Amino acid sequence: MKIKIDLNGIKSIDIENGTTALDILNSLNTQENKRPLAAIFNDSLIDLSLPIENGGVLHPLTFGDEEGRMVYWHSTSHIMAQAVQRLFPDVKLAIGPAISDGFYYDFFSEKPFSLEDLKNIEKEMKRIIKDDQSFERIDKTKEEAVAQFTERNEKFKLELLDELEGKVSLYKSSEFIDLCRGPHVPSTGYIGAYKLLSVSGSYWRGDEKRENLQRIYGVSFETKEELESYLKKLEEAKERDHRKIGKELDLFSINENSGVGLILWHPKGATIRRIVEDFWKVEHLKHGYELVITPHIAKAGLWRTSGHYDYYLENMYIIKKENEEYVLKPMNCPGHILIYKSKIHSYRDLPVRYAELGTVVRDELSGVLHGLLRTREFTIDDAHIFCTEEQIDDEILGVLKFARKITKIFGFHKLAYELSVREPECKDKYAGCDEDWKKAELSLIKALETENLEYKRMEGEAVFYGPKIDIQMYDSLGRKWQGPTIQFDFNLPGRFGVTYVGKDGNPHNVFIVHRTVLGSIERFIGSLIEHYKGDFPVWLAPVQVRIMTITDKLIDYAEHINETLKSHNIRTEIDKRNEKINLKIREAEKEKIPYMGIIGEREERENTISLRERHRKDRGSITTADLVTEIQEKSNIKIQ
RNA sequence: GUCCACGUAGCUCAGUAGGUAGAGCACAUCCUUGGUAAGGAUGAGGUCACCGGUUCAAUCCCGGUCGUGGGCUCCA
Repeated sequence: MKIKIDLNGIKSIDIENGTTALDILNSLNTQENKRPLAAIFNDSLIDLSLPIENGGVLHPLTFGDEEGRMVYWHSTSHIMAQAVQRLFPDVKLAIGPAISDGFYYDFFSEKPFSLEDLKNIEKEMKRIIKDDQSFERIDKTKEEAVAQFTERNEKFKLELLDELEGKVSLYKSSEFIDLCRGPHVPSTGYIGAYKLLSVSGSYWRGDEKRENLQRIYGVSFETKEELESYLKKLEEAKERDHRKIGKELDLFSINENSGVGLILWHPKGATIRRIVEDFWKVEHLKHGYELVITPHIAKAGLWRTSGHYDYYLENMYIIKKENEEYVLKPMNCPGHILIYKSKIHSYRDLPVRYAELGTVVRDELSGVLHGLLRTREFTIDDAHIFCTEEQIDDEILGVLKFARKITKIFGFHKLAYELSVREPECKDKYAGCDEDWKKAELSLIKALETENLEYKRMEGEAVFYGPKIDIQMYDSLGRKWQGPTIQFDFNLPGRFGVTYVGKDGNPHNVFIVHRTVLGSIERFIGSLIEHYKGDFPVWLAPVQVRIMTITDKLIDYAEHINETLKSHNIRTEIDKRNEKINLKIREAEKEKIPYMGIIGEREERENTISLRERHRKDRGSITTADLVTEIQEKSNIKIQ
């Protein structure tokens, strides 16, 4: 019997019923040099070995497809697990999924794996790949699978099975058998190049009360070249690490004497921060926000009203003073609400937009602290919008546009959007009424659609108090950073009784929208450091110009130039040491200073500066006035 | 908080199979006044993270504490 297969929506062919997906794809003999790894048939992921019955749409998956890569990595993780069990027969299997950049497998092992072990595991993997074992799918009933894993003494697999119903699938390659949904690449020989990257601890099911597991991370590619280029990218990321650059460029430090997770901003780091914050304030004032300031500590009662005292207690620093208890603020919202509530608002007053660079303190677990990215004290570029129901569409759209504008100015041109909504089944675990959630969600969608933005809908990812849009920024290495967030809050208005007086003279509930553009100033500057690799555009560079003398005789003239630049608000400094010009240039280059003004006898005579620009080398002579103009222009455009 | 690894000069890192340490850069002084990525000499700098234990002797071995890194968990 012949059946009809629609290939990838491109062409349609008739084939014998029961032909495998692999044979179908092979028979095509396409010019594309892309090897299929698995396929999607009528919307489900399948192995290429699956005989196709009945017609439908067949879509091959290659390493170029995200799903294809996931299959590839997942198969590699099986190979690794097989190698581990050959070398360490007592090791028990937990789980081994593909992740966004490779794969891992969690094992239960009495002894932790060493780097030496990883090398041996890699060697064993090589054998398995060379043997080109096929990945064989075996469908079993749950009972059969339980029997099988009982025999193999795989208690974690049994626990997983316990939660499954009906038929389950196992994958077998040679002696190795794993409980697995699949699909897999046809055989182990498909794996071209791989590397085990690190070993670390984890918990069974992420639960710290459960067994401690050993997790091995790895990655694989079809060719050695791709693997090498990936490893190079990892090296590159290491080179960009904001902690390394922060030290090299003398931007900030963390000192255990003052406390871990607390940032000491050195002059240059503080300068960058000041520029970011000044810019932030000016932009917010332009966009209809009012700047407010709220105290760093507040009485415990405020946090009881807000609910933080009950639900956020373990993250809060509490200060006890005589009979009064104070809390170091972990969030800015309650303060802003108190300002709003300090008077009665008419509908005519709305929307009210309060913005603050609000420094908050949260007792984060010591293990998560990470440079500027995870700290215990950080400054949120926070704002709360108080508005009526009719205003939410305009407000959300306004925030979205504003957030996009600001992130682009800082050089993040590629953004991704996520809409987090409620879990549809259990609506009762959320604050706020059904109607408000619907309105808010629609409003968020409308804004995204008005701006023609693609977004990913995240079912059940909303926090309990409201739906939100999260914006991710891609940096110059293509890595994602958490950027702006726009979030409805259906919890605090009720707790604090936040209202406005409507046309009818009665109080009405306000909508509160919590939003941040940069997230935290600390983290944002961390992302800027890595994005620019410390090589900041002129408007952000802590030092824009360094004036350097060729000989001691030129110090007076150099100082004059330096002062002139300073009087035009240019961030300049002078290197008048008794050193050769080559050394001074080398150091300025290493410090990534965008402009070097070299001062010799000729310049003094002609009243100019010899300008060297980073990345452009010697630009010849220029007058001070021209340099001032150039820097001011670059600072105003804020792009480079 | 937790698992594993690590902690030597301001920085980057050697080293000691247990006998109290070394380089480069940075810093200081002197020589050199040199035109677009490292001129030379001399010198100063360390309770080898901290606290205990074993030992005639510990920076090295053992235990604990603190910190750092990669994870887990959490999250801006």
